[in-house]
Amino acid sequence: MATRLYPVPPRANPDNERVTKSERTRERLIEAAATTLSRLGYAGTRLVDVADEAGIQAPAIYYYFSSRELLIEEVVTVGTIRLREFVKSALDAAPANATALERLDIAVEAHLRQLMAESGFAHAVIRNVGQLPDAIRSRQIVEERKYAKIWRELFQDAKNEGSLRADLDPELSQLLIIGILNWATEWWTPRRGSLDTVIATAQSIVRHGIALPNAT
Amino acid sequence: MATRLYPVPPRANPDNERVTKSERTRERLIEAAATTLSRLGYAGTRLVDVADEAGIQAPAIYYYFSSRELLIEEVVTVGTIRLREFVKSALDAAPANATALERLDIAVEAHLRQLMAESGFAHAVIRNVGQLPDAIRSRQIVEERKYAKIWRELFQDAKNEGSLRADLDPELSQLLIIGILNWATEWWTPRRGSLDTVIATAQSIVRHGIALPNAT
DNA sequence: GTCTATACTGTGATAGAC
DNA sequence: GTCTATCACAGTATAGAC
Repeated sequence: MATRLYPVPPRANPDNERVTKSERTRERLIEAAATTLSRLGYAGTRLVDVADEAGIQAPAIYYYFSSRELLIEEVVTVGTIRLREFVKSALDAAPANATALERLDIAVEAHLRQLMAESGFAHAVIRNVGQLPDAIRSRQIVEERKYAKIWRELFQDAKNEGSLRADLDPELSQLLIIGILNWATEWWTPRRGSLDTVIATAQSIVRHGIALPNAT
Repeated sequence: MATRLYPVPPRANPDNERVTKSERTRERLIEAAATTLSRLGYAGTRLVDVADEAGIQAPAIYYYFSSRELLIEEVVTVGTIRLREFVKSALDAAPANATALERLDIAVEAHLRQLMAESGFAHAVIRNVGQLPDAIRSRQIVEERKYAKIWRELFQDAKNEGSLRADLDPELSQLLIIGILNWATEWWTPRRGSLDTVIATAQSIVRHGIALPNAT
């Protein structure tokens, strides 16, 4: 059976108890779909490749998803949700008196970590949003908008605190800055050096890129 | 007939003299392929769509190109060449005593203009390099490497002139910075405001992002 | 739950008329 | 040069055994 969208809350069952074989295969399947999506793109993702990656035969996919489209939709929607939740958790964990720029550092790190290490889902989303068919995109974008709001507010806060340079429009700056992070999906692999270094450099460039020299 | 790779030098015939009907259709065809590539991605680009966009029937494509692969290869290779030539010309036109940071401003503007306004080819390249099949990618990457060298040198020059912040690795900074520009292909359209404003903001973020406060 | 066999559809490519 | 007709194959999806 299939057509059940997002049954398990993102990152549920952290200690792997009471997970049926079916659940595990299903998870392996969307994981495989995410990997394939990242490598071959939306249109290039064939069910045979996904099945291969998951170690099953293609028709077995239909036991879990009633169509290729629904499988891919789950990857991109769950990927977007997990990305947002991850960054939101990181921000929520910040001390109450953290400045906007400090919160921005946190968001930069969380976003990069989720993309590059935590979730193949988020990686797949970033590399494919631009060419999803309307049917899938229209549902994914609902989650994306909620995430975009977090970033918009981060920049607006910086402006309100007077730490954003006066010549910069917060909306436009935010769009340009996120490119630093998202484009990393196109070139970064562990072979290119440690993720920690990439994060530290990105934080430094972002902060100096938009903040007043003496802002904290 | 077909299979003739890059017969006309990029941007040749600026005044449109002595261009045969065949040449014009061929140009319309790769232009159409670039547009389709940007919208639907490498695997999603069907010959029917390209033909539609060019105002002909699909089989007519085979008069100009002996395969879908060769058509797409021409788009991405010529696109990469034109991008490099455009940025190189802009840099060559700079005064001889221009600082590294001034030359960086020029490169940022030229790169963005080529992607967003001058050439649908370059736009298509940026959005598709990541998922090209090896056969195409291996030839395109030859041109890309030559272009990457320009950017690497720009950052190395900044370091040598002492205008790059000391905590930044030039290579890593360059990779992160180019993301600001390339990711714009994912969100910028003329409806989002003037390209001039985007360029000015990008230049400001890049410069402050990597340069010492008092550097010129 | 997962498999093999197979039906169906879409797309790259060729043949040949005009 | 560009078209219509058509072939051949690839890929989604279904049927039904185990």
